[in-house]
Amino acid sequence: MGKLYADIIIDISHEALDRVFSYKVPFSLREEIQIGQQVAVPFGRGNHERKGFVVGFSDKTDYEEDKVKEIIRIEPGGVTAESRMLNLAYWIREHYGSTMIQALRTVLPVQEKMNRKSSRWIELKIDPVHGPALLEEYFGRHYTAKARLLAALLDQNRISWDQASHQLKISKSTVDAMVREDVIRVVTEYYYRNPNQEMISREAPVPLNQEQQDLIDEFRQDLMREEHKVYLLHGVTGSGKTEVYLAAIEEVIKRGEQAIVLIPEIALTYQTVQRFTKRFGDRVSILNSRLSKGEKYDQWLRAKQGDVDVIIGPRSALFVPFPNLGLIVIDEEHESSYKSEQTPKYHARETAIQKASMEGASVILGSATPSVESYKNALEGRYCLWELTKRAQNAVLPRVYIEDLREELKAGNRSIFSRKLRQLMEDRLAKGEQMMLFLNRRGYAGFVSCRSCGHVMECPHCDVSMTYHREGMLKCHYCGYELPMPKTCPECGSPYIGTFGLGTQKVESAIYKEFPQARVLRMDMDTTRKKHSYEEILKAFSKGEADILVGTQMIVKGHDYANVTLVGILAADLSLHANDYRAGERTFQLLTQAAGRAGRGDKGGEVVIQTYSPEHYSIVAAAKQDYKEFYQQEIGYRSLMKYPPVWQMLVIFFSGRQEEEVRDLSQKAADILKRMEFLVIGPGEASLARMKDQYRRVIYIKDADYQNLIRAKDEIERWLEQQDEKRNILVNFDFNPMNSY
DNA sequence: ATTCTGAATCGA
DNA sequence: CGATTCAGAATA
Repeated sequence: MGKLYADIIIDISHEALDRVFSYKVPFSLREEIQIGQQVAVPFGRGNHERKGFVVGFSDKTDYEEDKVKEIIRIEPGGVTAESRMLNLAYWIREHYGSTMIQALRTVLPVQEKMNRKSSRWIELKIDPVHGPALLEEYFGRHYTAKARLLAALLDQNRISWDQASHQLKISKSTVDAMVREDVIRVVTEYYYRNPNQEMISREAPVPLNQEQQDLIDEFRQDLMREEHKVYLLHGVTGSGKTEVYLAAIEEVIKRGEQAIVLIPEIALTYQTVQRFTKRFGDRVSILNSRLSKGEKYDQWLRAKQGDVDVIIGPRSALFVPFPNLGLIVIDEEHESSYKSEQTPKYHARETAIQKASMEGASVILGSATPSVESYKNALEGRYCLWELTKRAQNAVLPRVYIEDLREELKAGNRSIFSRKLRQLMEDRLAKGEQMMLFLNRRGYAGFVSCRSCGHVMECPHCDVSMTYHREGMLKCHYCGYELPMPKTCPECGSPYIGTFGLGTQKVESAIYKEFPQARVLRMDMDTTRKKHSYEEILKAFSKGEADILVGTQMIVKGHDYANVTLVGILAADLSLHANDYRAGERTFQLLTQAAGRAGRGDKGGEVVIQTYSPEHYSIVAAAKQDYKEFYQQEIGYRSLMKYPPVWQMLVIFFSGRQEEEVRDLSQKAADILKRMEFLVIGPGEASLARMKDQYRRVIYIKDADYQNLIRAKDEIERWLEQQDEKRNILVNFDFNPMNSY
């Protein structure tokens, strides 16, 4: 690609101008100019000189040759925070497939906040004594707008710009004219929002144990050698990962560098944040979704000016512009919330690693149940593996029972509680101890299983469970394979075959029926719709206002309850048979975490896992809290089926109002990809085949090399440009998806 | 955001 | 008719 023309973003802070403009690159600048640089360009009818960012190059331009202006010069001043962010945006665009504008919006969350931090006022410049005379003159000439403004100014002395334009309907041209006449002047005042930071008493660090200390020593040595690595901190629940983060941040701050700490939004609670503020005081800043846009912008500015050393926040905190970034910590790195759901569908972990390598910073990924991706990278030496094996304090692993639901049915137990769970629940109710019942139902989409033998209907081509459709058909969402719904189980011939469905309400009413004396709190989408009800329910439970907390995966995150001595997982299979390749991993993570909720106090705890597939490796390994065993099995499955991280996968998602058009376009795209010799699966219906009258279809492509998938995406995008249907059909790309389609 | 354009409005 | 005002479009 030559550098005859450059794509320039003029000013990303204003929505209306948030687009790319094409400029000629003068011959003298062709060698020097680079993406991410700031340049001066003539802009607008007055050819006013403005600053812009170079975001791309091309050999030709879509505009008339004589309309295209030339770049004036490259701005000196080296790499600013903004242009470093720009480079990151460029990488995001390349890596995840989006337009440059979309990538920039992700990386530079500025937009309208620019004009919020200042307020403009109009003041009278002439002596008020001459006011009435001038007012008379304006009226005489029927300058009504000018007269309105002058009258208001004589009355109030100064008027805010907003008031003038909205209430008095004064246009900018009127103001300009009066400024030229030296009647008024415009004053811009800057003000700062101070989100009232409470006073925090700092606490001395907890001394590290030997294991933790060894890791920090290693970290310090790497820093001294200026080696910036990615560390995967694998530590069981309660092994003190946060202490390691804190000590590592301390090391980085000593060098005059700053740190970003990413935490899943759901875990971003007062307790979590407090551990950081107690250590680093007001050098810590928190970004969360409850801050207003203006407050977020101020935090952004504080970071840029070097007023804080540590920023804590969800995914988006990654884009805080520290002058001298030294470390990025990602807690619970396996969490799917680190992947953006909007285009660009970037993964915060991968993006953090890229950002760190661009800025010479280290990365610490922490988890009790690392993602298969990260663990593979660690085993193969791309990441440095850190393990914490000792539990802090004297906490012991809970005792885990796996209950086979097939046996329950054989024994004539039709309740949703197994005999073991029922017995333990009675015991806890009698003792006045608390319990949590966990319903694991994310990604659940109507799979079909046998209540007698536990056999699950799976696609013979994809090894994922098939989904029941109303027309009495079973479908595979990866390849579209169809099968009529069997009347009896093909495995054991039992007629007890059907879709599996269990909701939290059903659980709640079952408890009332079987344990009328129990006090129950339920937490799910219905009960937490109100804003703070989530925290209120948890608070009520921790105060002992209920014996049993029933909920979905929300209840397994964070929060320790000393009095909880029993955790029941009612149907571990629900997430195991979700129709995507991460089902096994997600099940292992959820079960491990749920089990970790039991017995965090000194009483010790018990966990009951109810399942139809007690022999499945995800369940067996979770019961033993054995990550390595799980990993070996899982990576074998991924490798065999050519799933990430062994292979790479790209999802192309089509949605549109006309079913025929969607079907047609996706089929043509698949044909093109097949001709390029990609391993193409589909197009098939999305698991939600129609949503809001939009028909949805997906294509999956797999390849050993990520770069090839990017090539595929580019090819499809170029081809789409020439298709007429593209106006009616939305096409989305998602690399190595975290959600099922 | 800023500038420019063209249509609408007002008083003569 | 001219001066002025105002809303909308374009910016490469």
